[in-house]
Amino acid sequence: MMQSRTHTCNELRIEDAGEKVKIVGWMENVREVSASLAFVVIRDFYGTTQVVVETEDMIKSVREITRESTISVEGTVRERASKNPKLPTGDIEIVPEKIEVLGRCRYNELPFQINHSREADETTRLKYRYLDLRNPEVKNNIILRCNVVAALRRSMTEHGFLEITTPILTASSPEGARDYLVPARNHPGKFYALPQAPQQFKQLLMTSGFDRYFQIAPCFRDEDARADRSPGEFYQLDMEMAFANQEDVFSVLEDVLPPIFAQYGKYNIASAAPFRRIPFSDAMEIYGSDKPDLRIKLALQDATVLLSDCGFEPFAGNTVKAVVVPEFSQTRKFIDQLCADVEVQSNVKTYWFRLDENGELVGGISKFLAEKKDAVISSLGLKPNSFVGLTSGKKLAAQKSAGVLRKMLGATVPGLMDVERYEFCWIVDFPMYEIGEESGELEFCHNPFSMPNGGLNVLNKVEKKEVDPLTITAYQYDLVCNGVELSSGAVRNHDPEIMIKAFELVRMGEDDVKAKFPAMYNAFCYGAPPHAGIAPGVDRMVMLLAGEDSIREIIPFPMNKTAQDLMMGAPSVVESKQLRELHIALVEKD
RNA sequence: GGCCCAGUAGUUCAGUUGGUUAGAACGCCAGCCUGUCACGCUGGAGGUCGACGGUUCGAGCCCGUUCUGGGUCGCCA
Repeated sequence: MMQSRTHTCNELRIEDAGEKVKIVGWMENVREVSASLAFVVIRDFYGTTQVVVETEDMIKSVREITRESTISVEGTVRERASKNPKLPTGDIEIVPEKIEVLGRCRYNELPFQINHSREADETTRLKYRYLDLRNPEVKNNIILRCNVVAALRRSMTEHGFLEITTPILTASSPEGARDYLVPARNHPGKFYALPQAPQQFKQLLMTSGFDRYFQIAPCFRDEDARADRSPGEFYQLDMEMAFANQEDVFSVLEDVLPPIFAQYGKYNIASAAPFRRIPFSDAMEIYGSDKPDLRIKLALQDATVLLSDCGFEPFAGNTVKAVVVPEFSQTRKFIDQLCADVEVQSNVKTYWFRLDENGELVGGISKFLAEKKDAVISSLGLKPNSFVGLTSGKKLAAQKSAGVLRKMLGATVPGLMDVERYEFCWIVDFPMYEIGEESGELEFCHNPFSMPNGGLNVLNKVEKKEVDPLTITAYQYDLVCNGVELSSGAVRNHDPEIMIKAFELVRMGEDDVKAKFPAMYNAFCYGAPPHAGIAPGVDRMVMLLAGEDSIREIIPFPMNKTAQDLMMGAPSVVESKQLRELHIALVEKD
């Protein structure tokens, strides 16, 4: 008896002519050329191979087989009379002695054509994801993901990191995103939570003496989805280093990531280490974003002094930011659409004017600038045919909306962006505190466990009113690539005293720290190493490498926007017996 | 929760100012075709125009409500 197969569908070459072989796979297509000549294309994970059928009887039996059934073909390899140079197996075909159906496809019509599944409605694709994944284009993204994850593991291990798994059932954490809760059968009224990140566990590992930790960690957050953010669950390359500072963390990722981007990326140009470090305040001032796309060759200019008193009402008393595009040749219709799109995304109105080819200020708000013409031209560095987009408002709103304008110009005006490359940067020196929009009081800006720049000393000075808390920065950093926030990290606050002081500034104290993060607080009281870490998002990284715009393209079994698995039917109702065991009673929604 | 876009054949889409029996491509079925490879040719089947209500002599098209999906803002320490 023969093996289940002797070759894959991407293995046979001209040298194999004459061999007796057996191949297996899905019957992708049948091309009937005449009553006594037909070609069958068989596809497996590795590729496709052509089978030539030359007898009327066998053609009849092939006709009975529905497409996408799995079949086995035993026969002899033969050189093709007409070769196909586009296929690796295009020089040969198999002359079958026996074709056997292994798994019959019960349907003549599929929900979509396999090789065109990417064009199908996404709901249908997700419901029939197992068919969607038969499409090599779809499957290749999953293979890419496997390769990237394997490369990350290899590289992290080579850098001396240990992969340690941390619990999936753990305690709810009081801050951050909404938790996924799991009822505890043995503890009525109590719940586990799925981890939003292994944050506390990895810091505890540092306290335990593990010097370098990493994990391809599943993280769970019950928040709404975006194109680049899957609902529910996602993976991070979570890492932490003991006795390490910000630069130590940077140098590891600057070592690990570029070779992986070079090898697996769609674009083969990636910024070399060291990546640019851009302080948060500069990023907001120059790019209007804390995740700037450095491929766009535009920078914001501050036009507050120049324009706030020009007589144009919306500018009065506000910050004004300008984006100048030289050699601008787009139409008025384009400009109107651009301004409308920016307003939709940022909720801030966008204004504009141009310097025409004769050196006159024209269009948009130009009539308000007539008196200042020379100052406007020299201050903004305008040349004939320059376009100037403007936003105004409170400083942050003006910056952010100008950032949206910059991004949109880069994406839509030809020549402003070198798309086919990976541009990394570190955003550093995030503010430690901010004034909360709702509370109007001082709050943590990001992670309360980041080490403030200046340590205990600077926090004490806030108490003595010598330092404005809003000017304190944290050792907190983001890794950004092509406008995508790949990861967030920090040098952690490992000193209980500084921790309590940091919390006191936001009207909390020792009791709050102990109550909210008991394990970490207690552990740090037994001698903790200074430590730092980061957690790049695996899904987003693969998305960038694959050049995909939707995160669902690089996840094997993605959920839809509303966190449903349409294939498995999750979430689903459960039996009342299960609920009783878990001490759960359902209530009517009011 | 707010805003924007979409929903017409199995799939992707077109459908003019509201006017005869709602079209095309691919797929499916039948027939023809001796070297196809996105095979080709001929014919055929296939529709609750997301749902409900309204305007009108007449609605795929206009109005209202609603459902579903996607994008986005909020949210994501």
